[in-house]
Amino acid sequence: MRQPATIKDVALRAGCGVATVSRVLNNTGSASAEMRQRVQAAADTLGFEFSEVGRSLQSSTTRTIGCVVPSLANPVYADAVQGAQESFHAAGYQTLLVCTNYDPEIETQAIRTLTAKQVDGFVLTVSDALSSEGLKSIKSRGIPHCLLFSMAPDDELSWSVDDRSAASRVSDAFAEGGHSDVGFLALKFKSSDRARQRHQGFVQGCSRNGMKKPALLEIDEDSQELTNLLREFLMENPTLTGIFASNDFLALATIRSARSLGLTVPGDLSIVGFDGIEVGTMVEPSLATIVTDPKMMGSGAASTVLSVINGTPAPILPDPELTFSFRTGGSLASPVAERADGEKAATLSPSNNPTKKNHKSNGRD
Amino acid sequence: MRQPATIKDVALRAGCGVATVSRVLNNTGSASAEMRQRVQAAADTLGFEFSEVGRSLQSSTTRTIGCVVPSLANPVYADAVQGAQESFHAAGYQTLLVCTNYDPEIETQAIRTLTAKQVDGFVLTVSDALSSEGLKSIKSRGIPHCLLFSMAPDDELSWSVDDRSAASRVSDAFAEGGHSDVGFLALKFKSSDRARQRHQGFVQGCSRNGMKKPALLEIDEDSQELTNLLREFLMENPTLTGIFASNDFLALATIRSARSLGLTVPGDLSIVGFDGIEVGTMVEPSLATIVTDPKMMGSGAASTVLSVINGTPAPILPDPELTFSFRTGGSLASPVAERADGEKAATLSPSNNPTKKNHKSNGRD
DNA sequence: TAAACATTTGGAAACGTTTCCACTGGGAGG
DNA sequence: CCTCCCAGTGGAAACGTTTCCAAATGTTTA
Repeated sequence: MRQPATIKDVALRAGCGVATVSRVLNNTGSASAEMRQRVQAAADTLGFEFSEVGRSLQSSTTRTIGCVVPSLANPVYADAVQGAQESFHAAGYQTLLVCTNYDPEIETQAIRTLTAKQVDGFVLTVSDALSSEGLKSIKSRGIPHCLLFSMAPDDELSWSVDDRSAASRVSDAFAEGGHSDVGFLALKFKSSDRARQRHQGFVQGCSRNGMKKPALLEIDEDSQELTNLLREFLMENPTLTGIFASNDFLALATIRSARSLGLTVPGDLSIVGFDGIEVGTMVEPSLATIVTDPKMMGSGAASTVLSVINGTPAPILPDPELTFSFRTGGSLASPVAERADGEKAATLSPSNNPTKKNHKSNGRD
Repeated sequence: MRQPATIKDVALRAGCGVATVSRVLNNTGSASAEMRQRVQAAADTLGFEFSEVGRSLQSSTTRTIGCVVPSLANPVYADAVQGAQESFHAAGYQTLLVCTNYDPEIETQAIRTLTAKQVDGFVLTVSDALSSEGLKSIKSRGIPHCLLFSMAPDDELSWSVDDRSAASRVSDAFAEGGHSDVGFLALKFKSSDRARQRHQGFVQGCSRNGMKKPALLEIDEDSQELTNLLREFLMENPTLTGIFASNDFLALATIRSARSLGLTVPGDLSIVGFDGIEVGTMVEPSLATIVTDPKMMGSGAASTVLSVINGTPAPILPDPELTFSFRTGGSLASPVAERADGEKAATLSPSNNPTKKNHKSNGRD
């Protein structure tokens, strides 16, 4: 059983032509009962399975979909991939996965390779939908595809959270809580247009709510130094009462850093996250955040691709406004009036609280 | 550019035979400078790319690896897959991903499909390495493979955490903390031999440390009822001072449930988890746990498969004892002497603390 | 100068399928 | 009895590569 049996072997053993074997085993075309019987027997004893490679060559279809995401370390993508994979699997498609690590280079190269492998479609989160080389080539070749969590140009299908509206909603929450001076914390923008969208939406929302324009703290790819940076940020913006972090991990890390600076959450500082990962409900205080449904997004994108492939009507994309909801949590409360003794500022003096080495945060956008 | 160009088109345009095109574009065999030039030009203007399908058929190699895991919702697997995918990618292999949802049925079927697709190798986490149909068929066909997080029979390569030793190490930690009566909490065993291994190791360790045999709380696949179950469990085992949860999510959920029962952690109950997910360090109190390195496991398994494929010496599997370490955390402390007024038992009376509806926990093993 | 050899090139087979087509027989309709 | 049709069957082409082999050309060696 070294070399797998081919259709020829079966034909030989059943004493018939390959065409007959193909017809019998695929239940296509006609065959006598006796012939069916013989072919089945031969196939069984040889342990024959069709080679998908041979099939693909002949049918120029691979029943395989390319799935390109930045990383699985972020549960948002992990869940989305899982959702997409399940939908594809249910439709008889396999999923070829590539993680780009937020590297446009890898993204382009991966798409090229997957194209050469003749995937029947793509689900992808690109770093920049407008400039992506890979996306261009997919389009020019007319390969069915759907974006996921990527801002779509008008001519593109996409399942994504309405980051701007969601971020705007966060500003409402701060406003309702009585905050008027809050900040925005994100990892380097260039790596993801998601963070950019959230920032823009947040700035607009704050303006609409008559709040101060939010100060921006942009941190490094894998900054070990969140606590230090946060201290500086708070010293530069001493009147800040809340921070919107561009994802939940960052939010949790911020809470930890704030605490190690001697601040209480939400007493001294309110924190709001983004994504709605489950652990957010398990911590004390629970994390106020935007909750999304990445798995649904993934399977939605998958369905869309499948419908393009099959030429069936595409599932209606979800109303952008319904792609998220706000979850209240203990990490957001009304700001306490600043004490006259300037206790908060004192807490932040550099001599205080020698910085502990922090674990690197793994959330990225 | 509807139909992608084939090698024939290039040959036609360059005015030569297909063999020449193949030689030039693959840089194999000889060709005159002028011919090289012409072929390149033709290929460029046609936007030609080799079809991997044609290649695979001819070379009976696909440069594709099947990767089978239970779920990506569990960050342990997500990280492992990421690690494996990266290693494969670096070696020029693509990764075909399937999530089985812990369903042996799907597992078997997925392996069959991937085999038909002629993957060059497998990395897989099976539900039961001894009985897995899929694994048997992989072995009988002689396809290179490596297990991941699955207990390996002697003849199998596997990268996995030494669950027994790790669980035993947890019992040491409890013992050092002065606990002698602790429990074990896991999701249904049948879904995963990981949980079983941990249980066995924990029982042995407790015995070795002269502790009571740990009571077992086995909960449902997606129990919404953790708080209720925990209450009952604690009432049945009133002298319990600590719980070892078979994964970190479960541990965090347990902390939440304990709190909603009016218990303090670690004051009334110490909790230890398993996996070492990062959020464990962000919560208050931080989670005492076994920390593992899933990404390394994934890339290790990938390297092993690659070496089997290439016939190069396999990387040495890590010393089982080094596959994990214990991380101390605030959730584990010495038990306080039980108060005379039986305050804890009173807290647990059914009338108290109407059960809040819990989110379902998504960790599985 | 003839023979041996190296380089460049193209034809064709092979890889494993599906599918078109043509070839059998046999039964029904005239 | 002759046609016609139909079910059952196998041969062969096609899908896109790589690679073996032979042909053709040019170049050295004796």
